[in-house]
Amino acid sequence: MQRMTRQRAAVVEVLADSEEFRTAQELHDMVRGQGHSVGLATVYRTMQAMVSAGEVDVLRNAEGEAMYRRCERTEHHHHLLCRDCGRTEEIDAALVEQWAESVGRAHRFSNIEHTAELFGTCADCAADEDS
Amino acid sequence: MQRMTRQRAAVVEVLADSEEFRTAQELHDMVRGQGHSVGLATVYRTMQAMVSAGEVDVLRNAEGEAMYRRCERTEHHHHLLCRDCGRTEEIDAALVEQWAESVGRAHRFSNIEHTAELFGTCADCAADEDS
DNA sequence: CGTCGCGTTGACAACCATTCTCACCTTAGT
DNA sequence: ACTAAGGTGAGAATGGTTGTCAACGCGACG
Repeated sequence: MQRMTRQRAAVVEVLADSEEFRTAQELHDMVRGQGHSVGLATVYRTMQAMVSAGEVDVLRNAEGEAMYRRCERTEHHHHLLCRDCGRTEEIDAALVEQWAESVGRAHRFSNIEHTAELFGTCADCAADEDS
Repeated sequence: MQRMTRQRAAVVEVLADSEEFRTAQELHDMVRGQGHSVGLATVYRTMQAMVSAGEVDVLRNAEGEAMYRRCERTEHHHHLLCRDCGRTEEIDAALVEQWAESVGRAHRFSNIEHTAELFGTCADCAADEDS
């Protein structure tokens, strides 16, 4: 049974308000910034639960830290992140899915999974750099 | 200046003999298993150097640990890993490169980088599971 | 409403990959 | 060989993440 606790509600709310991928530590800070008191371990536990429930996406940044984000669409999709401001665009890429499948088949691998993320500099940040 | 030391040679050799992606710790064990004495920190340092020299590929496994591998081709490419035996196939995917570029352009992101790895069960391991 | 069972929590320790420190060692150029 | 500068190792430090366990609080049920 999954209970709705004060802490979980606080974490979910912060996550819902955030457009971008956040580390567990950032979420923790944000929750505390809103006056709630929530333990770091609880943030991690909540994220694990939501990830395995498919309600949240995880990805690892270049340093290997886990980052979480509540996505609009629940189906499988990919992301395009701005490496400066963290802005995130969701991308569905039937092309990549097909590619993964066909490459797997060509090498006689079964049960194919894949990761694919894009990183770049968004138009706004590129403009800022010029100035 | 880059010097060739006993330790570095040992690490490079082990890496050359290995077809699969290995964590720094695994490489360390393998080197010591061959009778050489090399510090773990040195393995990490050597890997960093080789990665930034483009001689070695890194990727992060699901747990976020860095894994290293010496690849045949030096150009940018992707991998298909067997999640059971670790076997690795190199894949060049012009398709994915184009996809990354065009998606980036469509969202007006510049300086696009991407990650894309495939995981599956190879034919041999699939056969083993049946038995 | 009150009780009770069990999922949940939090403070803190434990873990573990990775990096840093720093005194000592080795390579490479001459 | 001589020496400067890069390289090394043991261990400590770092930092993200997970485990521990007693105390807590949802919510089902009466």
